[in-house]
Amino acid sequence: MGRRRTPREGGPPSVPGSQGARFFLTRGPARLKIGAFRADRPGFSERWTVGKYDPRAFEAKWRERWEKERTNVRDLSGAARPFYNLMMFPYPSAEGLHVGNVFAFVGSDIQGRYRRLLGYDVFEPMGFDAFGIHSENFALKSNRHPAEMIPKNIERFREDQLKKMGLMLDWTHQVDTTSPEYYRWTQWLFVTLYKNGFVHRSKGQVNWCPGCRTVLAKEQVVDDKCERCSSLVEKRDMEQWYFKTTAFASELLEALDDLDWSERTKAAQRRWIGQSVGADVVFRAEGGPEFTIFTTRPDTLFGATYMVFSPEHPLLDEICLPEYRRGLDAYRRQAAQATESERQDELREKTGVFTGAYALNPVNGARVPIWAADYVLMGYGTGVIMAVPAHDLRDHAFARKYDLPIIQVVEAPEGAPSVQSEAYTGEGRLVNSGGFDGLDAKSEGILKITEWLAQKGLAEKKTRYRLRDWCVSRQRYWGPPIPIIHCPRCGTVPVPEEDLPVLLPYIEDFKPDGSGYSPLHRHREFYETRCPVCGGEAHRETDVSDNFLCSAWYFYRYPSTGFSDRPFDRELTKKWLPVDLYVGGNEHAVLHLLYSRWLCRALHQAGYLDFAEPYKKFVAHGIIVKDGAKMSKSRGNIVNPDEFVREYGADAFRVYLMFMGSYLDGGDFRDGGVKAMKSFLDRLYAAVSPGNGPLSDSPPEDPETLYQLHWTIKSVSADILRFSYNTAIARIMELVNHLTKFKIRLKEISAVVTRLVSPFAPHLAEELWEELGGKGSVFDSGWPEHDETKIFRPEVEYVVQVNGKLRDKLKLAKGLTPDEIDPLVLNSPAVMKWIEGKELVKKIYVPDKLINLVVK
RNA sequence: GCGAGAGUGGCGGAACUGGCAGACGCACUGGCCUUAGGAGCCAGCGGCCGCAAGGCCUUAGGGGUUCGAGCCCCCUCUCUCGCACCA
Repeated sequence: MGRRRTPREGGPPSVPGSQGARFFLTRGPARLKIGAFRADRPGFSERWTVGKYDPRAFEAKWRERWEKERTNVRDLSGAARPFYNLMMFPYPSAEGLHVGNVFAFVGSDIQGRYRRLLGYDVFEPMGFDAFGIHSENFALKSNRHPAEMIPKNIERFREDQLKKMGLMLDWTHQVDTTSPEYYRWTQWLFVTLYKNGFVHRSKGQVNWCPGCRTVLAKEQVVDDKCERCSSLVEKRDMEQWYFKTTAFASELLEALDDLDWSERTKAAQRRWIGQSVGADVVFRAEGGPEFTIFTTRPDTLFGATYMVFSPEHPLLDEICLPEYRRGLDAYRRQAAQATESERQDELREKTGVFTGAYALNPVNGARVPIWAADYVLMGYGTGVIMAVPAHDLRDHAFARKYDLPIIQVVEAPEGAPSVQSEAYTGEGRLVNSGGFDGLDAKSEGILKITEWLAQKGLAEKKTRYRLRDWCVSRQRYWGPPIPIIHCPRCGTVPVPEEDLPVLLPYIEDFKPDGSGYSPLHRHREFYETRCPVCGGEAHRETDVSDNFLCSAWYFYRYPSTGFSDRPFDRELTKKWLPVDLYVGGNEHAVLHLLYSRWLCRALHQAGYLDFAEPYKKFVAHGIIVKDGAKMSKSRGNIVNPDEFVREYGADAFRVYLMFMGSYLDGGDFRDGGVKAMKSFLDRLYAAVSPGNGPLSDSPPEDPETLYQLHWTIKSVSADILRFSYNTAIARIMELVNHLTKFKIRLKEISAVVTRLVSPFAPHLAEELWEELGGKGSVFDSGWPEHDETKIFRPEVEYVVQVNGKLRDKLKLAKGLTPDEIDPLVLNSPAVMKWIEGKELVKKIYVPDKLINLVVK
């Protein structure tokens, strides 16, 4: 805050009222007047009555006018400076809009309104993410039908809540993912991806939620539990539809570098994609089949002293010796019962069984035992590893437990514990590694050993990812039916585009039964159909697609809602996308954002989009807590936005939400805060409204006021851009305090304040703008520009330190040289007191800012 | 366990590149106004000492770098959020 200068220190005089002019005085030798204020009427003690505004009197009026005059509707095809301001659309829950949603939307809306004032054509649409298990589960719980419940919820969200928050939303482009005109195109996407080879149907282990009675994507399993209903997720073998998210693993990873996203979100995506660079190496079971392992440390191959198969590995049946068979089967049963996190808990004691078989190490022919252990996962790599207990913590723990040999192949530094007692995972030179001894393990060994084996056809460089293909099948009712027909003769056939949408039938009995089939499966009129290829009897796919597919493309639809013959218009899409600014919750850092990035890439490759990344900038807002604690139903501390809006108006609520804390980190909601913001808006209104007394047409002249004004414009602009809304509001408060305190009532200033506050309190701003005689909407009036020369001050306040401690402050002319400053500083009594009789060792000058005298 | 972030008055929070710590607001205290005030206005408000001027201390704790550290470095503690046997 170093640049800020307020008249706080020094003046005004403490006994006000008698003088006709006020002087801002400073102390120190260069005592001079820097600003004067002429009071029209004498006396600070005179009561400064505050005119109040009643939000109920005009907030509704402005909302109606915005709607009637289509203030928030842009001509999308004619826009000269498009700015696509996107916020994550809500799921229209029965509980209504959550204060967290409002917080998110308002913060995004401020960006939109600010860009609008800067002259951009801002497109700010809203929609409803209304398909999905969350809606359906709620309907089941409350004994209602989602097809009846959801439209009501949407209506309430839109009419009673969203529209009352003063958001700059263009409702002529809203999207409802459950409407056939929307999900028709969701299905079109499925078909298009299918035709372009991005879809496959595979049998494999899936995450089954017994609560929701459906499979889940890996991303939807959190701590072994269903992210929706918290049931413990089970493993099942089922045939499901998958999207090949892995096809773009490396592209999705690399492109992150160039995205203007927070590092936090990028880091989450990087971790999720989980790149590992290493090699596949072929081993042979003695007297049995070959098998491939993946390792990131081929340099440690000479230290591989046993092999471990995942218990689920099919090759184990062939490899395991008959006399070990019983033990293996028992172990497999035991492993199957363990939950995923039990198995993946690295702290859990490792278990395993010997198969009786041996493998031959390709680097030296060593005979190493083959084990099965559940610390090796079937789902990653090849489901088999080489174990190097000397240099891997997990293998080490296992080797110790089962008394397997530990051979050191990387030299540990002097004094490191023996690899017999502790695995060494650091850098070092290779030892016990045949011809490779002496090479630096990681920088040279990995490459050399891989190349050597590659020449013999036994290894291959390989990069693997933790990312899995996206399982999109859901055995549920409330979603877009997957547009596939199973024909006994033609196989799986996509529904022809002209037959879309495959309508989700209204069925009373939509409860999932756990059979592994969607409830649609029970409805013959849906299930039975004809093959579009051969015309023979066939049946429909009865699974619906994952809700995340609906939300992976909604922002392409917004601009093109007017088109019924295409999902998104090529020209409009070119003009408006990628999204300029996307604001949303970080809880979607890996789910929604990754899926939509992938989909964008797939559509790009298939030729439907000209760009590969959907969002230029993503910003994650923070989370609101209440009185320091997380809001939850059980705590009973849920904030109901409606009550506050009703009592204090949307503007006060908006301003409070933005003021209570950092938008990016979240804030702590206190009930009293909204009222405080209402009273701030009252003061602001009183200070700048002509309804509260005449405003002068003359321009501001007092330098202090000019300084305040222009400094505020500059700060607020910068603060909005960096999402620092709380400080932006604080700056406006300071300006209003200044105007109030000195009873400055100038029309020009009122117009500036009105526009500065408009992104935060749009209704009030429109009202003031009208009172001030402004034409049209304040949002078309342009953002005020600051004049740097008004912020420039010929004098600055120097901080004078002695040995780093503040001893005096001097108001001095700018740009003085050390020689000019010295006498002023050294003659200051406050300074003399501290340097008298001491030796002056050093003088530090920070131009126009600070002098530090170092004495001994 | 690993990774990221954070720890500042009674409270929410400011402090942008190392340069006046505590902006702005809440709460609180005193005063004004008032029949009244859960309204409004004025003033005070980190701690300790002091009538005051002023001084000392203070950004979780300890150490370091620097003329100067809330900010940079090291250690410790606490909290939050991710990820958690991915070979």
